Amino acid sequence: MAQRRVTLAQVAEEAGVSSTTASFVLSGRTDMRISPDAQRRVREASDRLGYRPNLTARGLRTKVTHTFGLVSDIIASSGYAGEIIRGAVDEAATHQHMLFVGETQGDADLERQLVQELFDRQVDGLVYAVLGPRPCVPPETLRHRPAVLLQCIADGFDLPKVMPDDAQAGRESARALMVVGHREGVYAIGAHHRTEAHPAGIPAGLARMNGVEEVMAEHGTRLAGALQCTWEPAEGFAAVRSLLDSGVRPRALICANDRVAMGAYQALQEDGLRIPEDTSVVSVDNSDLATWLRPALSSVDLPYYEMGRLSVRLLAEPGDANGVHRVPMRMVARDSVAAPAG
Amino acid sequence: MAQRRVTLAQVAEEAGVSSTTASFVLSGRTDMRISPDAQRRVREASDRLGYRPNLTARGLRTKVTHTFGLVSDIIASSGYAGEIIRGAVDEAATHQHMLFVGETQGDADLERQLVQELFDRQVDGLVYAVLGPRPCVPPETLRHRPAVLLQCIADGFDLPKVMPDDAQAGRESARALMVVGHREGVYAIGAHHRTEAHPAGIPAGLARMNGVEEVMAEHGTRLAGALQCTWEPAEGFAAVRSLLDSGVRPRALICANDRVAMGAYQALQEDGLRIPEDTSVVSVDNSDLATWLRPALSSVDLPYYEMGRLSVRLLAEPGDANGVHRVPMRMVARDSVAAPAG
DNA sequence: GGCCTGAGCTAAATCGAATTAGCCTGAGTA
DNA sequence: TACTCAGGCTAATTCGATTTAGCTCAGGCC
Repeated sequence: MAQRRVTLAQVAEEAGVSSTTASFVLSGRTDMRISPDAQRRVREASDRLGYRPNLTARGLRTKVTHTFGLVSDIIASSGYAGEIIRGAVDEAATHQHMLFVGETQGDADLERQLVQELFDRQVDGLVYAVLGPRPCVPPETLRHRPAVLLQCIADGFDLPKVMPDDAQAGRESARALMVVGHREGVYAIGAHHRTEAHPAGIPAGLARMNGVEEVMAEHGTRLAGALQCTWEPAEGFAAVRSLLDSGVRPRALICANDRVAMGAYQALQEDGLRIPEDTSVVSVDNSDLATWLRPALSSVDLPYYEMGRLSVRLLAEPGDANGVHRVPMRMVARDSVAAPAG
Repeated sequence: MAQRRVTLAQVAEEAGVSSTTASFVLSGRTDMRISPDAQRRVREASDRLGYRPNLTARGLRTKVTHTFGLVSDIIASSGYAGEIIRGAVDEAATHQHMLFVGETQGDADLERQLVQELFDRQVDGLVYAVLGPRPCVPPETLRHRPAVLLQCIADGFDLPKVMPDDAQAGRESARALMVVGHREGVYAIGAHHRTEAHPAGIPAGLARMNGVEEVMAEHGTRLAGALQCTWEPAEGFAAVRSLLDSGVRPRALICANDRVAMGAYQALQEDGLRIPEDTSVVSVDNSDLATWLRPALSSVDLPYYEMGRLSVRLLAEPGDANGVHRVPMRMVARDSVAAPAG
């Protein structure tokens, strides 16, 4: 199958020098004096034979493998969070690294094992990521190794942490409505995500609602109501449905994400309410869905790609990066917001 | 930072044996006779010291790294195709392998380089994947190495190839309509994807339409029309819009994918047509979108996860696997299909 | 002539495992 | 007694690079 690989020793022989010399020439080290003639011979031999260094051997000797790992619970599987992987892969590539990807589906044992495995493979660093911002307990191994936590709230760990700036997302959502004049009849759909599974709400929900309330207070007003539900289309639909059924005609909806907004659209359109003339809608995610809806949905960008990138950058250029790095979340304005009628 | 790793030699010393003996015990080889007592001592020493083998060193010696690579153009970034990665990662894990993931955004040079890099890292095999089924030219290196092509139509390459069974998808779509009695007014939306960029259509479109026509012919009927457009919501909307504007009231739509179906929903609902009472809709993708739409969309499953899995399985268990492996595409029935009224 | 210096290069060690080729001991056998 | 043999183990090599330590030779200087 695979024809025998050419080794450095063969290149050296072909060039008529020692493998030491060949190594110095090919790794471009200038602190050793090699004659131009020898350099040329080595390079020519290398090209002629099609030499490629065995990175496994190099890694063994240098203890640097030019390799990072990304361990997550359910990133790849979850729609656009795959962008995290793409960001991480891209940034790794710019640093001449390859990326190992592992997923655990939340299984803690598997997780510990995976992290261990990656370090057994001598990765130079490891990103430990979870799908959404939430408290979690990374394997202890990470304490003593180069690692970055992504969306993972873990107080005891003195590592760089990358988080989306959810409070800003809330502020941007509210601000988009405030600037066009909305003050009354503004409802949050999904809100803190206070559900059976999360009676106190989820971190992203809490932070965003803080941001919303802060900006509305600045404008001398407040939410007309906050409907709690999971952040899926059917529940968004049901929440808005109940609002409409109780006789409320909301002037604006701040939806927890694009999926909730999709449900909201369905309910509003079912009752013949026009977006944005009758009801403005803003949301968070800036997923493709936002562009697919009619009218296109104004939505705060959830910077998965950027978070993946930043995480790997913090591995590649460590510096003094411990602590929380918040990645900005900006409103992407489309066609679902208008000034309140009347 | 990282405390010094324990080596096999240290375990051996702690156990009072040679590293050869330790190696035999820990790798569980039985062809060498080691006394039960020595075995116990080695194991205890290993546990006590927390020994973990250096897989880089092992890989150098054995030339087997327990590592696969996945190179693609734009998998991770593209919504649910990320499932390919998850399937590949999962299957790799069941074979005790880790997966390198690389993306090239379609840049051929980068691609060649990436493939080369992966083999420099001594991967045991490589999946070369593209987003949708299409003709493509893998790097030559793949000819002489363990590799699998995923959705990649490349005649000259004598490798295992994994493809979705698009013809079956077409058959399943049509069949879902035929069995409830549709014969007239059935339109394909998106169809072959004959657009400026692809005047002859795209492979998936051609195969699916063949399947559709085959089944309809079996039932003594044919499509009332096939509207060509790219497979995005806005174009699906426009296509159905034009149909409606020309006075046609379609009884059933066979949509190229869930996004097109979403556009179709929008157009139908805009005109007050009820799904499925007035118009049935079927589609392909079985993405989350299908469950989010109201009514939930009957859609043929696009088995990304399974394709990722199978690709890696073909690397892990080579056998005589060259040639095309078609992964089944099955209808997932939901609420968007009903018998034609009247 | 002897000594020093630096340019140019190489031998050998090293990384941490797996593996090959034996070595030693005591029991069994002729 | 001498010789085999098997059980139990180890020394040394190997994988393919990097890196340390040091060698050789020519030229310059006193």
